[in-house]
Amino acid sequence: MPELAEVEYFRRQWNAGLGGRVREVALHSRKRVFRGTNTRELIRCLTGARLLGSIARGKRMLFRFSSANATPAQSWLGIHLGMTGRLQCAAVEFRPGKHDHLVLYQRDRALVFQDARQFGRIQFDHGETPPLWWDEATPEVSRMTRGFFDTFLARHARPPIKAVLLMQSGFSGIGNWMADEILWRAKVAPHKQTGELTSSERARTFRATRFVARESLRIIGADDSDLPRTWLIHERWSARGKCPKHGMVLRRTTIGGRTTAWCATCQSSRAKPRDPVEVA
DNA sequence: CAACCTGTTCGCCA
DNA sequence: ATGGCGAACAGGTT
Repeated sequence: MPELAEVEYFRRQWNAGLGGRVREVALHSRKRVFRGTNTRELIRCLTGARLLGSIARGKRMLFRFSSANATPAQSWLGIHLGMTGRLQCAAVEFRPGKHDHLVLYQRDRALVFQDARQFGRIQFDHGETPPLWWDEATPEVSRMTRGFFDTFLARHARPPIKAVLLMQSGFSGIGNWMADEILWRAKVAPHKQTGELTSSERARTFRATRFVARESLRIIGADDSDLPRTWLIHERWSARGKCPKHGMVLRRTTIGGRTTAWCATCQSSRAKPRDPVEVA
């Protein structure tokens, strides 16, 4: 699930534990999700600490905890959900299954991180200020400026536009379904070289990027509601998916190493019949 | 049984 | 040196 809006939804799942003290930490320390992380330190610092707050940026989340056990500083838990990660709030009797790699037990609940495929990652740090790995350089995609957008596209003129939309250093939080949704709305062919986009295609892609980010955050981020039936997302999963506009079967290709669904009619790289035509 | 998958990173090659 | 591509990661689902 986890792209921008799903990440925000999962972040909120742990809100029930805000202000609560962690009584016990249970984790699978040798699992890949903890690569590079000192799990012994994580357990020592989080046991007895209160969950004070959290933020999400793109596909990453940062949870802040109070000091505990005579440790002087705050603690920071970074979570990336990868492909199959999820957060949930469970009853205090919760017993971890084989994919529940981290569980924070509070008095009245259990905060659970689950990730079957383990492309996700958990990081930990202890200190007064946010850790170095919590990089805030990339702007929120929902508030991206046209200037940043144009500069980023100009710097990556060679690859297809779909691949550029997937680059987290520019489009933080955009994943495979969002990139397809944006290009379908912008009427831009996903395989078109970024440097070849016309100025109106760039303008439409910029507007569609902010629209898809804001609307999905508003609708999915709040309570995981379904997006309107008019969105491409509902059709792009199956090989029989159809364009929501006129029912044409979507084409499927691999771009930037990812499955890409698009409408050959809406997103033609040639001039569309209704576009102004130059006359000799 | 084989192919596919909402993500990132690394090694190789241009 | 930089940029881009495919493979690898691990396991569930179709």
